[in-house]
Amino acid sequence: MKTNEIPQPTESELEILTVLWEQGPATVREVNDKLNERRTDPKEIGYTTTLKLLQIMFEKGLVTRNTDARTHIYSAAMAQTDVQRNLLQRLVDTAFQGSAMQMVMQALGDHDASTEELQEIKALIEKVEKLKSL
Amino acid sequence: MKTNEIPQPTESELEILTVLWEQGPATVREVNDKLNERRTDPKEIGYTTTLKLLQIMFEKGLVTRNTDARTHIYSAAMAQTDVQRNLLQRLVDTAFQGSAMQMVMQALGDHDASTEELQEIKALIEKVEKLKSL
DNA sequence: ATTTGTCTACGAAATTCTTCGTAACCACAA
DNA sequence: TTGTGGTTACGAAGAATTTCGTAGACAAAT
Repeated sequence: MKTNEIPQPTESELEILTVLWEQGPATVREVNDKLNERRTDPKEIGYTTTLKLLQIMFEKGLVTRNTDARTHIYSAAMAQTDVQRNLLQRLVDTAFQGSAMQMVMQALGDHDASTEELQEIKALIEKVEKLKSL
Repeated sequence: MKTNEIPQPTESELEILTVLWEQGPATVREVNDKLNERRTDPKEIGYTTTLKLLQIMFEKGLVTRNTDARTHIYSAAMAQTDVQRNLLQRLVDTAFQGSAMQMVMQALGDHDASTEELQEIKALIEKVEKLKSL
């Protein structure tokens, strides 16, 4: 069987997934509220808009849902890191000609990293180097 | 003055920009050919499709063009690294909750890096650390 | 001069994504 | 019973993106 065929979430779908990853399983109402809380744009997202998106996402397999009760409970169908991995891969392919390292270099150069983060990254590099030497 | 207000290129527009970055200034015909060469999808992109896209990109300011001759010459209006920076920033914001370092960590973990690349990254980190200590 | 091939411009269809209005349903309270 | 409020389903409008057909212009060859 095909293990993946994960449809790429759109921008809006990603926002919803983010809420589900942060909150865990949630109702449409909860997702919609969080969505509106976190946005800068004063314009509110309508309840049925969120509902519709969740229904579409269910059809795409991006979320699962429990319909036992009248009020359905939605959950993200995939781990956040898996989706991040896909999006990252796509960006590397489309914008960095497949060179993930070029992208890493750029990210390190552009963004401020705390001393702790730099340590973490160095530690990770050490680990990767050790693995390579086997 | 605002240095940017760069419209985000769409997926198709990014493909075209990539060709222009690789080839340098080019005609519609050249861009269209390269576009079709590099794609896996057997379905060809029509000439007028590329033409139209370039015209739209010109209006958005994504490309410049020289119309002295009958056959126009298009050029990317922005440096590749600037566009990469924007796309990267967007991905970090939408998929990594603003944590560029988390994204870097994931990229380092997922992708194979050569020993040389790892050295480069380490060197960059040293540089960043030196800067921080001032 | 006429044909042939290539070019630009432009409208519009096709596709995908986002948003919402409306209907139908159900539970609970008055 | 009769609302009142909250819920799902669904069609369809709206918006953004991608695609292409067609018309008109121009240049070079016949």
